[in-house]
Amino acid sequence: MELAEINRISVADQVASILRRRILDGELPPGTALQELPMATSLGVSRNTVREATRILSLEGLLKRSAHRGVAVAQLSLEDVAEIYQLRHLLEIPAVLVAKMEDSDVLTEMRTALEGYEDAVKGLDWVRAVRCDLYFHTLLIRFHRNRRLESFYQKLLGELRMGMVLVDLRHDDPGGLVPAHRRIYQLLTSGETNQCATLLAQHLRDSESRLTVVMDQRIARAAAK
Amino acid sequence: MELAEINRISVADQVASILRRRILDGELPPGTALQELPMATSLGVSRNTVREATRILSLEGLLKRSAHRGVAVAQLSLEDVAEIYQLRHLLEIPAVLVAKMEDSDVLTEMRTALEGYEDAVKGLDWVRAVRCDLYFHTLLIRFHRNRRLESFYQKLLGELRMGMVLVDLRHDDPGGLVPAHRRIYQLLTSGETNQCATLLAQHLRDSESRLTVVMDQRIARAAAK
DNA sequence: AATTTGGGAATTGTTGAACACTTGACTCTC
DNA sequence: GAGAGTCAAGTGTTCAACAATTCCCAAATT
Repeated sequence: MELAEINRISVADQVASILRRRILDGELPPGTALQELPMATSLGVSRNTVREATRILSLEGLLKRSAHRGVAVAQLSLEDVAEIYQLRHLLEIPAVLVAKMEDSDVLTEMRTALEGYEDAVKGLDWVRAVRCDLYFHTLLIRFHRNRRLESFYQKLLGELRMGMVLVDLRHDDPGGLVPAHRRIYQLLTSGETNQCATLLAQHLRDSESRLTVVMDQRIARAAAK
Repeated sequence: MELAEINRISVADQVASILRRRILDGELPPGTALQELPMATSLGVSRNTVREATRILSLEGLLKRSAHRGVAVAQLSLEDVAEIYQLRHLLEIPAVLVAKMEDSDVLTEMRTALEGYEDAVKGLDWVRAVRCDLYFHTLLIRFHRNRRLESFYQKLLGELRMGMVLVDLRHDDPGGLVPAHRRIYQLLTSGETNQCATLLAQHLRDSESRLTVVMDQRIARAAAK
């Protein structure tokens, strides 16, 4: 009895997934305007379906829609970044503090995420690197064992990722954060949660300042011309 | 130059608001099945618009949609309640810990929420009482000064409220939580945040157990017949 | 009698076309 | 040039149709 894998996902959700991937991979950079009719024809679906998809993504914060003016890929401001990192502190630190060595399911998945990160950096695949980096952090959140929190967090990191992929491509060294991840993982496996928390806090501050610096440059450059 | 108040909200959003209110006020109890065509005609809008509205509400967690089976008002399980209260602890406690006496804007609004709560209890208006109760708590979250957190929290409490309105109507005394609120407010105005945090934690545990007990009864009663 | 097996009805998922309204750019005037 | 009028393009919304799926019920099977 094959019970699954059949195309049980609505077309609108599939369209949303396609767009989400394109946005998160930097294929559609922030600010890109999206028109309904062209998208509909190019994807081979109706305009209504595209509208449903954009509705989904705008509720996720990836698209911004203004009435009668269409939708565009959301653009992360510095305030947004500050807000998101504030939440990362608020949520990730307690996560590692409640982490137990018995959570081996999470730990093993963290190991693969870590290895994926290292591979991506070696292969200069920044998109994948960012994805693995952030996936590692969603795994931290999993220690809370709370589905609602996890999906909220994924949404947050989605917004962040959108801002990161383009930024990190040229101006920064995304591999610089690998050692911190490895150390965090080690401390978790050995159960030294307190030490892990302080390291994580520092890592988050570091990560935030890297992003902020690059965004500042970008904004200054945009204002110059 | 009157610049505002014009009907700048899309019909779909308006429909979503109407449904949201009906759900949160208990007018549409959990489990209620909603059909597209009847809603569309009764609201005087098209089926497509109703679909957009239900899409919004299902992403908010108030409606549950299953493919080809329609949408229904979501039903809170005991696991859901546990999950939501876990998050309330995680978010509200740090909120009062970072609260400053300078946050007078929040504090004054808390005062009005508190008075509204007391009024509602006096007038036996449970729907309003629950609304004021939860509004008081969203104000606590405001100490974080984080819009994303605030909207996430509102979503959480929306789910909770849906479960509360019906439950509290007969089986419990919703006014019993008023004194705790008053005390929390007092401790905040006097800046005794640590003491406030412990009281709040206790209040949350109390609130959760009240809801859980009533839901348990309800489930047992449902299983009996 | 209980269970399976086919139909339909009813409802949702999706499409395509239509029309009203808003916006932004363009032109035209002064 | 600055402002008013014009117009194409695009979104918001509706409507009507059809495909796909589920649900219910009766007939057939065991």
